[in-house]
Amino acid sequence: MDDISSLGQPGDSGPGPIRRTALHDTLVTRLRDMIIEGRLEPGMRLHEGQLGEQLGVSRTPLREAIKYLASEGLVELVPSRGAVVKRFSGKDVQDMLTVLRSLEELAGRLACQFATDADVARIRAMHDRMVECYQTGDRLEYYKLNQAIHTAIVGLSGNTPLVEIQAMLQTRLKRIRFIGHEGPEKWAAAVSEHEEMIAALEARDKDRLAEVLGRHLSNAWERVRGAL
Amino acid sequence: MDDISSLGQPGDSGPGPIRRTALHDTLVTRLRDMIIEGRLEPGMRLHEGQLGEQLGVSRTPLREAIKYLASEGLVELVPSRGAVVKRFSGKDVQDMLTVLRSLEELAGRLACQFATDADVARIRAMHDRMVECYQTGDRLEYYKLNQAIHTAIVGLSGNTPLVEIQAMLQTRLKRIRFIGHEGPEKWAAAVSEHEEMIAALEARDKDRLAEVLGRHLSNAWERVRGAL
DNA sequence: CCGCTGCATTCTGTATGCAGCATTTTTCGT
DNA sequence: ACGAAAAATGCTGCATACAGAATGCAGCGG
Repeated sequence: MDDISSLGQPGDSGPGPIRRTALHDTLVTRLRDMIIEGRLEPGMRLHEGQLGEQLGVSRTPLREAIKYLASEGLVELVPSRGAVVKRFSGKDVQDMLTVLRSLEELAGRLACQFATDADVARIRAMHDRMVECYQTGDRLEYYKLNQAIHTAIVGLSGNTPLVEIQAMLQTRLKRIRFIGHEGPEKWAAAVSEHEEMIAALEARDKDRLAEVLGRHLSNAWERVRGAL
Repeated sequence: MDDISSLGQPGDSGPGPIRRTALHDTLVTRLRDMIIEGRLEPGMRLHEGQLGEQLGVSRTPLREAIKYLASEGLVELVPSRGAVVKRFSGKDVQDMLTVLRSLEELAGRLACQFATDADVARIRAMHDRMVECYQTGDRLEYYKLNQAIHTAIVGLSGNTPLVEIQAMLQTRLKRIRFIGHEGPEKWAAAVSEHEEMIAALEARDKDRLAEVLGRHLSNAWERVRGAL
């Protein structure tokens, strides 16, 4: 029972215009998650008939979702042979991290410039919760908060394209990081770097924040390289 | 007669595997060009029926192409109301240029590291031709070579994601730059900056190249701001 | 025994049909 | 005459049907 109706798409409680989600849009999210979680492995073909039946939808919206993901870079379109889940080489991951580093350095500088005290406090709170997860060993929640913090800092830049591109790269890397289980000492180092980040942000020290973010992402490569 | 068959897709003469292009893929390129050239103005709705008839294709591949362009950020999907050509505000353009600046600075540094003499010579040749176009006043060809040089430098970084993202941002900005006709003095400054860029690349001086590229793209905002 | 050719099956690519929503126009009530 | 409700129209969204390409297999020839 993997029907699309089992998708957690709550009925939009709360005020405001009711959400009117199109099926192809739902499928984009759905397929993305399946790829990130590894249920659709790299190199695997996306069989329209089978996949559509499995999800309980016809091929048309499914194909549209696949085209969307192709533009996102998660799947590759092979003419007359359908779509396959893109496989990222070690170099690809390294290159993405290089770009991500540059972008987050930029975002950090902008964030220092534009962040309100409330913004900073919000991120500090997330950080504290993340440290808690670190201490209790809750890797999944730690991982989520970690990503959320990075996303939040980039969000503070107020630069929409920057936010979108960072999100895209994070998505592509999610699957790798999802696997990559770093050792305790590296984990500790990562937490320490995060602590520095927050401190720099609170001090609105943009050079220091950029430096720490850069270092953090350089180290990220070391942390995930094991999971080619 | 605006049929899709009028698209310049020659019959792939010459050896090698014959090109097998899918219709939706052709449409992506086609629609992208139409948006860049302004034949599809920002805010304009992409009417599936009408547009499909105009291009001589059915709605299905057209819809797939639209989804692809939506992921690229050129069109916006409005539930139950189709797709509209995305309109970029001044801030959007400024933000995109900010990101582009950061990316090209990075690319410049990498290019200095990896470029062979032949690569540099190729770019120098493009630059010389561009200067010719400047002197003869051939704006269109100048514009194309200008973009090609930037793309080529980014290509020398050897970083595929970087290349893709830069290409995406360039595409979004193309329409704006397509309009933006700078005055003679600014044009001269732009050419001068390009001269510096090539010199820095030939000297493999990555800091200088990054600095010039950064300056060049900061000025780019001044050059296009007139064409909101 | 190995390789090639032709056929059958399966899947992709495209077109069309149908239902639901949005918008506009018309009509009715005040 | 003005406003509101209701019908009508046009479009999107999804499903299905059909055509063409790719793959696998069987049969045939070397």
